[in-house]
Parts: sequence; C-alpha cells; structure tokens
Amino acid sequence: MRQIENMFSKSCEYGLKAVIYIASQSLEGKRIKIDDIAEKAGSPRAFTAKILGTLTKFNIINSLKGPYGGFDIEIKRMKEIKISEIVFAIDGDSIYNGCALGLTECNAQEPCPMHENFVQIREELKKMLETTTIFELATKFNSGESILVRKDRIAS
Amino acid sequence: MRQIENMFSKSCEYGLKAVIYIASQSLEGKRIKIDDIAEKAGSPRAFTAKILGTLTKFNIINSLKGPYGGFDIEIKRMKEIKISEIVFAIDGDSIYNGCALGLTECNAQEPCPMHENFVQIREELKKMLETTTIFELATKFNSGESILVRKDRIAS
DNA sequence: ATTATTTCAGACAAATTTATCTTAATATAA
DNA sequence: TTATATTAAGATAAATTTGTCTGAAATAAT
Ligand code: SF4
Ligand code: SF4
Repeated sequence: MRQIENMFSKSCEYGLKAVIYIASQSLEGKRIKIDDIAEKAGSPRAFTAKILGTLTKFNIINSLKGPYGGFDIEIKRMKEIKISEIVFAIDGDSIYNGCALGLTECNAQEPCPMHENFVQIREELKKMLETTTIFELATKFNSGESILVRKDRIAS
Repeated sequence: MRQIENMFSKSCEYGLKAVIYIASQSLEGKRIKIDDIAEKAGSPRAFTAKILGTLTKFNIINSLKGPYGGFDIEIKRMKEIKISEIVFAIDGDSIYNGCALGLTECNAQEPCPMHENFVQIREELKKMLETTTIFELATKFNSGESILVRKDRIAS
C-alpha cells in the first residue's frame, strides 16, 4: 500500500530536483541538457523531460532547442519563484482545498472529524511551500550543504 | 497528475473513516456490518472490507462472523489507539524515514535541499497522528460536530 | 542549405493503486 | 444439524501513475 512519505508525487519530486539542479547550474552561468539533469538528479530521463516541458510552459524555466540548447533559469527569476509554483504547475492547486479524509472538498462549516488537526498542518505546509524559493534551495545545493542523489544510487 | 491533497492513500482514508464510524457506533453499544460502514462512510464496500481485514489483524478493531456479526471496538481501546497506528497498519512506517525529494532515505547528515523545511512539517504531522485518538474523532462525529460524507455524495 | 544537436509531443508500456467479484470459512439461531 | 448471515481471502479487473520510445520541430554551426 501507498506510503505517506510521498508528500509529493514522483512527478513533483523529479520536477523539484530538476529545477534545483538547473538553477544551481544557472547560478554558475551554465545552460544544462536533459541528459545531464536526469543523471545528476537521479531521475528517469524521458519522464523528467516531460515534466520539464510542463514547467517550461508555466514559465518557470527556459528551454532552448538545438546545439548549445538545454534548460536554464534567470537568477532574478529563481529568487522570485516559490516552490509552491512548481507544485502547482505539476500537481495542481488541490493543496488549497483537499480533505484529509477524501471528502469532496474542505469546508470548515461542515468539517470532517480530522479537520482541526489536519488544517493546522496543511497551513504550515502551504506556508513553507510559499516562502521557500528556488534560489534558496539551489544555493544550498551549490554550496555542498545538500545533495540530490544518495551515493548508493549513483553507484548503480 | 497526482494531487498533494492526498496526504493519505485511499486505503488509509477508507480505513480511518471506517474506524471512526465503527467507534462512533461502539460508543452507542452497537456492532456494525460492513455494508452499513461502506454506506455511512461513503466508501466502496469490497475495498473497505479488505482494509478492515488488515485492521482486524492489527487488533485495532474486532470482527465477528455470522448473524449479529460485524465490527466493533472497545471504548477502552479507542481511547488508547492513536491514528498513527491505523496509518501504520495500512501504509507502513515510512512516515518516519521518507524524503520529500524521494531520496532513498532521510539523513540529516547528508540532507536533500528541502530537508530543513520538510522535517519541521513532518514532525508536526507525526505529532498530530501520535496524539489524536480514535475516541476523540468518534466523539466529535457522534456529537454531530463533524461528518464523514458530504451531502452531494450521499445523494448519488 | 545541410547537418548535428537538442527539446517537444504524443503514442505506447509497465507498475502500482484502487476496486470488484466469487468462493470459502465461521458464527448464530432455530 | 441445518439454514442463514456475515466476514475472510484470493483472483481478477479497472484506473491512475510512472516510465519509455519514436519521430517531429527548432536551433546553431558550418
Ligand atoms: S479535515 Fe474536514 S474540513 Fe478539512 S479537508 Fe478534511 S473534511 Fe474538509
Ligand atoms: S528532506 Fe533531506 S533529509 Fe529529509 S527526507 Fe528529504 S533528503 Fe532526507
């Protein structure tokens, strides 16, 4: 059965990791190709490519076809964009109305038994997503403070 | 693409709603049948039955076959059991080691870029799950303070 | 213009989750 | 002990998510 750990869908995980890596390279002035992204983020290439297509449509990243092409993101932009926008582009806005117990919608007037407990955490999650920028994450990655793939996976 | 709203899997949602309903009926001294549970919790009958099988094995609820059979839970037990135990029985213990970005495990020594932001929320979620009892939720439901199915769904 | 390189788009396939169905096992009452 | 009511278990099916593949479109260099 499914794991609660999966706060994000795989699509979202891959999208976030890819954007973090693209941004980290853009910080160093490099445009980066999908093959490199897939490798460095430890994500399936074709699937990641599809997700990057979506993110390009949402103007979260830039893409350029052809030789010397690839993906990048302006430093100004990575400071503006919150990770909530990436989650929104990939998984939609359901975080704003989803119900812990799967009721058709969240409604405080007629709440499910878990409402009070749940809403509190959902608000904190929203706040986190809406205040964390790509720049922040990319900087952390670039400085070596954090990683995108565990060694045991790189090895394979 | 998948929705982040789904904090819990469908299995877990159905399990939680079913247990809340069983408990609410046990509070009134009634043992309750699967058909009634499925209807009152707005969940698919056969699927719910399977989940209740799991919860019975984990001794979260009691089941009795035959006429006058069904499911129930002792009041003492519903005061003891935290919803984390239901989540654990159905979705496993991954909440304790899952990574927001899908790394093979969570490791603060070698964190992913979202670690700090994520861990904070995960801890609050854990705390919520580990302090909320079935009794608390069932009481809230019994008193009419909360619901398990939205009207627009009952209608169908 | 031609060629090489790259993303883009859509069809396809595999894996997982969700859901149903059918039969067996068990308990109760008469 | 028989008939009935119920859960248990396992096979199967549908839906969704995840993943791959192939060819088209765009870009740059020569
Ligand atoms: S907890 Fe209640 S109000 Fe909140 S989403 Fe669930 S049903 Fe809606
Ligand atoms: S946020 Fe970092 S430490 Fe936490 S689970 Fe993800 S990779 Fe592991």
